[in-house]
Amino acid sequence: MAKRPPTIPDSELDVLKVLWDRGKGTVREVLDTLKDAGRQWSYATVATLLDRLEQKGLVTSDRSELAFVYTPAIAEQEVRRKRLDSLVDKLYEGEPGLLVLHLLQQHRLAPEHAREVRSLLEQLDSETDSPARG
Amino acid sequence: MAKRPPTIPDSELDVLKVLWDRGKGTVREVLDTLKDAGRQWSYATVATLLDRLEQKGLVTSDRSELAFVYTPAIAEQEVRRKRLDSLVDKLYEGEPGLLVLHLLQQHRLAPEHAREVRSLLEQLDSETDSPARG
DNA sequence: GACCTTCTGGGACAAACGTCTTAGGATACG
DNA sequence: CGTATCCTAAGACGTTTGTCCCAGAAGGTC
Repeated sequence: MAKRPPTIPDSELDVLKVLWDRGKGTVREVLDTLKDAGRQWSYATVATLLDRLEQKGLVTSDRSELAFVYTPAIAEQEVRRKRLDSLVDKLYEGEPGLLVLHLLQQHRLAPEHAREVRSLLEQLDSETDSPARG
Repeated sequence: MAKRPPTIPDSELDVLKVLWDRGKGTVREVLDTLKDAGRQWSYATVATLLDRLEQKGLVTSDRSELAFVYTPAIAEQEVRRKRLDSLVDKLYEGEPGLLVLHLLQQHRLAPEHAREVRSLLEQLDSETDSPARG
């Protein structure tokens, strides 16, 4: 009975990303953007993907114009969060730390990211150190 | 022409994880393990999944016994790496740092992981700072 | 040798994905 | 009005995923 949350296959995600970037867009606009990015899809393919996304409630469409204008109904953060959590669950025993370690061992961070990460950790660390919280 | 790398759907991954844990196993053993973990699959389902994994070259089977014994042919690390890289590519603009930041803002690490992460960062940091190597 | 039990092999089948075709409505323009 | 253009609706179609059934081989038991 529990209808499971809508999945977002790769191709739909590509379309959604364009909408996140642009804020909104018609089939044609999305298609052109994707074409610039190297994706060789037909118009109909993009239309289908947008339609499927709408059926899943992940985008909405404004139908007052000639061409429907689609707008994301889910935030990129949200999708990121879900994917990330699911990855942690599925492959890192639910331990975010394992994932981070794995990543750091594998990839060198951009310096400014490294800095931010360090300062974030210090911050969290000090919170944890001082037991002054319930 | 380029045959793309085999995908690992969720259900196959569940089976593979059992093999990683146990080192190897028969259909029945995997089934029982999954049953203990709450997965209610039929014997045939597990057999099919193992079969598909074998076709993809992700597990091998020893057929000298009555029941085939399956062994992973791909390491967990490898799968982790691929999934992680793909997530970074798809949702974090190819910037591992963004993913890490996102994760840290969202989840509190287990203390020992936090410690490890910090020391790893320091290490990387010093390497970057002192160009005295090569 | 007849009978279980346990396997494998070979489908089966619906749902989801990836991609495109075609038909037909609305708009634009001479 | 006639025609070219752009759009949506509908659905086609092959592949992958998720899940299972069944027939028949191999081995154990009395």
